[in-house]
Amino acid sequence: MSKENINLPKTSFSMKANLPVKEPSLVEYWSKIDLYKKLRESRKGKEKFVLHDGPPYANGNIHMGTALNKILKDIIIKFHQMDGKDSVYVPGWDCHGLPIEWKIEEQYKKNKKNKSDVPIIEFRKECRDFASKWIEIHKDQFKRLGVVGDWDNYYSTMSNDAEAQIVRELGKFLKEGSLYRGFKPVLWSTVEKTALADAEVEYMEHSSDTIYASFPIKKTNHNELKECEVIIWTTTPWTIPANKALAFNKSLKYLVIQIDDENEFNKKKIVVAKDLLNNLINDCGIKKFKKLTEFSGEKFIGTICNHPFKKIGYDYDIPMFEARFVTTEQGSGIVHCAPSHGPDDFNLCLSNGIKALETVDDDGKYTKNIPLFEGIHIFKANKIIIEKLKENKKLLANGKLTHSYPHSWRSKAPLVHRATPQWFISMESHGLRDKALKAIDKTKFYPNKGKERLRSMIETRPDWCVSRQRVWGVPLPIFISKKDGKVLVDDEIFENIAKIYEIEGSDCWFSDDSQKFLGKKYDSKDYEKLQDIVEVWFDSGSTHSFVLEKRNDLKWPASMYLEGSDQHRGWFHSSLLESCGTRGEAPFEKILSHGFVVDGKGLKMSKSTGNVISPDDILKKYGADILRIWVASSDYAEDLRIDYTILEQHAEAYRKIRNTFRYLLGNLNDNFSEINVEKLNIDQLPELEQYMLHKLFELNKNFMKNFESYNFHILYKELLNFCTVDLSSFYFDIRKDTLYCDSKESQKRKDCIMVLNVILDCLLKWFAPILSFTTEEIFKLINEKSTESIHLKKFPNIPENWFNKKIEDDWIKIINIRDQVNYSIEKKREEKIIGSSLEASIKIFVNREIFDFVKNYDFSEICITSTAEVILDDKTEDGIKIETIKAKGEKCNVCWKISEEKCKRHGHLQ
RNA sequence: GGGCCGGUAGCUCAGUUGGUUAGAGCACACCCUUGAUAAGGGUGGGGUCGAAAGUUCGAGUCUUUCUCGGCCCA
Repeated sequence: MSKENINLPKTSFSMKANLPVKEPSLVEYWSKIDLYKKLRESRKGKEKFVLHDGPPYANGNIHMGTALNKILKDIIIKFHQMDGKDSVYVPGWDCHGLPIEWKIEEQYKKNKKNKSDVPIIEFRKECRDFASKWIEIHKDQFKRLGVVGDWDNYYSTMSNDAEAQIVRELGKFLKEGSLYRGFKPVLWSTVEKTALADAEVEYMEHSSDTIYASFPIKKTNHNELKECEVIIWTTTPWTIPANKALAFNKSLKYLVIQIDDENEFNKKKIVVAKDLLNNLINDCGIKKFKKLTEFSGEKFIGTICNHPFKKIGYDYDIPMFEARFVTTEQGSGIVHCAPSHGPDDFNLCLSNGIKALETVDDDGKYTKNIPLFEGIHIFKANKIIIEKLKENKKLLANGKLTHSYPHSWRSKAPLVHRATPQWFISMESHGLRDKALKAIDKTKFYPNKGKERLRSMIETRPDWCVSRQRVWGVPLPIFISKKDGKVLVDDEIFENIAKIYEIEGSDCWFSDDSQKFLGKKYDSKDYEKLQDIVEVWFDSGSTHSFVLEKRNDLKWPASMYLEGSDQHRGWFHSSLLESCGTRGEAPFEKILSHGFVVDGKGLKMSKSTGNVISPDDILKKYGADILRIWVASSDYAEDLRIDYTILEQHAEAYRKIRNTFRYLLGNLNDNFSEINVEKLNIDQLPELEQYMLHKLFELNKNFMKNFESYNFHILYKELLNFCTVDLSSFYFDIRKDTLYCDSKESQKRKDCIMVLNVILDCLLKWFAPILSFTTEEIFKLINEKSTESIHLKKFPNIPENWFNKKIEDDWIKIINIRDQVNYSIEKKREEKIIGSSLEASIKIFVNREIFDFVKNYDFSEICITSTAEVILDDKTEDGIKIETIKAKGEKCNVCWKISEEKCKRHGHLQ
């Protein structure tokens, strides 16, 4: 008498997932059925949700941050798709820029090839090929993560269309007049021979030469300052020849001291800030001195000094100016200003009528504007300058200082500030800052704190430098009149250039004659063609114009931009400025930003720390669905921790979910039938089934709420809890008896099977955006002949009438009693009186009030015991008391319930 | 160095306007089951909320300082 007579679960859905092997075949399946095309067709004409892809840089293998970003995007896109929207995803790549250029140059160096021997067009072709190669690699890596998108029609910033549109966008700024030619010190790399964007700068420790140098006072209105020498301190001795002024702080106190040491400064009077005197005498080894005067910084007003190199060709006035940036943190309290080599210096001099000169050339060598030192490389100049200062008795001391200093992110070479002609978009001239701030107000941010972050950056940022002195990028479409130096602003020309780029790309700017672009309207002999390219943030900041606006399947503005929180200063920022400058509005409705991937302890991943985990490691060991669970269950508003302990936890959770599905499929024998939920007569169902439907209703409500606020970690947790708490340990456990031991004709069993179908359907759909692979595996299993996909489905529509407050309240009480029964059974189990709960007989003593409620329920079923008796007893403490004894009688061979009579259901089988 | 954000059980996360012994799932321990079986069930231990000080009748929840971490900037 046994297993043939009961309905045990049977399914071909394996317990072991084997995701690393199974997932790639599903990727192939999606490609074979052209899932993306089917997705579009299925939502034709529906409201669009456009998550505009922030283009990753087409260079190098993806890392955890990239994986997180793409998976999060895919999850959100799938959610909206299943919510009924036409959720379009066009992936893109950022292709221009220094890092790729650098890679090609590195290859040249390896092959002993000289870059200047290679025609620019050939060089650019190599850059293009390099980017193309990585796009293809990335594509496969992203697909492997389960990301679904229009992979065949991706966008790239190096396509002809993109380059053409970037020209049109720049034309708008030029025409408006907000794109102007400026002359400013920018951070310059003498190695790469280019200005660097903020994002391309790394701050690292660097050892600098320091000097205390003296500037003799030439003219002053105060007797006590006559014959004195002003002391400055700097970490860049090579900027001394470019010195044009000195800066002081009028609210500081200064001292005149006389040095009495026996050296070249013997009897000299020097000026220094009072608060820095001790520093100075320590650093300079001054042993004997006397304080002569103390005075307020205001007295410097009107002072003129001589250059320390006056006698060797630097015979010009060095005025002293008031500046707030002078502090007593370091140095002497007086700052030497070289307007060509520092933003503060530049601004201070500019507002006092001193212009910056070209003092250093592209290579880092002094120009002819620097007497005596022309042709010397600035990185070799410090020694020489120090020597010259010493010769001229203007060096008080010199030393070394290790401090944080800007370096190139590529070459790691130290950077310098160098005044060069650059092209800027003004934040003020046409109200760009104001427009951008207003656009931020209209944008919804997830999490909300992103709004403040972006706003404070826009509020304080300087004008946008959009020019770069490189070759791998879109050329700035600028002609300068040889006659008057004015910029040629003519829509016809911009459009002509754009049209040419659309056909042949922008390479021709460098190879072809200017006349090609100027047409018949202007003579190329009258114009100089600019050789600068556009900085890459302008490229990617323009994607909305050449992707969202140009493609019929998309819309402008995008529904959402989604990137890492660093993009508040990157892509969110540049896109906002570009769009506000050209269209007056943001190109996005919502911004979602996520934190960074850090290790299990919250530390950033780095090769040197050895805590790096790559997506590939995880795919090989666990599979993409585990990685997707990690994304969904983490709070992206903060940094996301990952290590193998954490992944192991999620893999465990995955097994629970998988087993929940396996139980459902097993009891349905892999025969899923879709239930028409609208026509369901739920009043006829057992209360437990009604309760489960109510649970589904509640879960669905929270699911939608958490989806709409993009709180996936809460959403996922509720799904997981439903599987473990409500299903596995409660509903499934109770209904095993019915499912296994009732006949297939039993109405109760049929009702349960119906509910299992509903649950399977709901869970499959709810989990699909997260567990893209596993849900598809199940979908294919229960729809063998279909070429459809779970991802084409919509979320379940749960009827309102499944909500039942009364049943919820009642079953909260019942579950509470069940808990008490379990506790009572556990006591007997500890005493080794019983083992399985079916060996128990329980008595529930309750007071009148509880009795009236409880008497209608079969607690032997609810608590999975052999018998249960409810007994009225008004003397019971707390109104309820449970008594458990070992069940008496014979065990039924079929349902394993123990009773003294024949089993009611299976009696004839005994 | 500056700005912003964050630090709740081993892990992932909840903790509404400050108010009863700080919650959930997972993990762990022990027990049961062997008809979801490299599964399932039950019970249980475990945080004083990064640290210190303060405001308050009362603070994980407010203030200050410190510390650790992340991002951005210099």
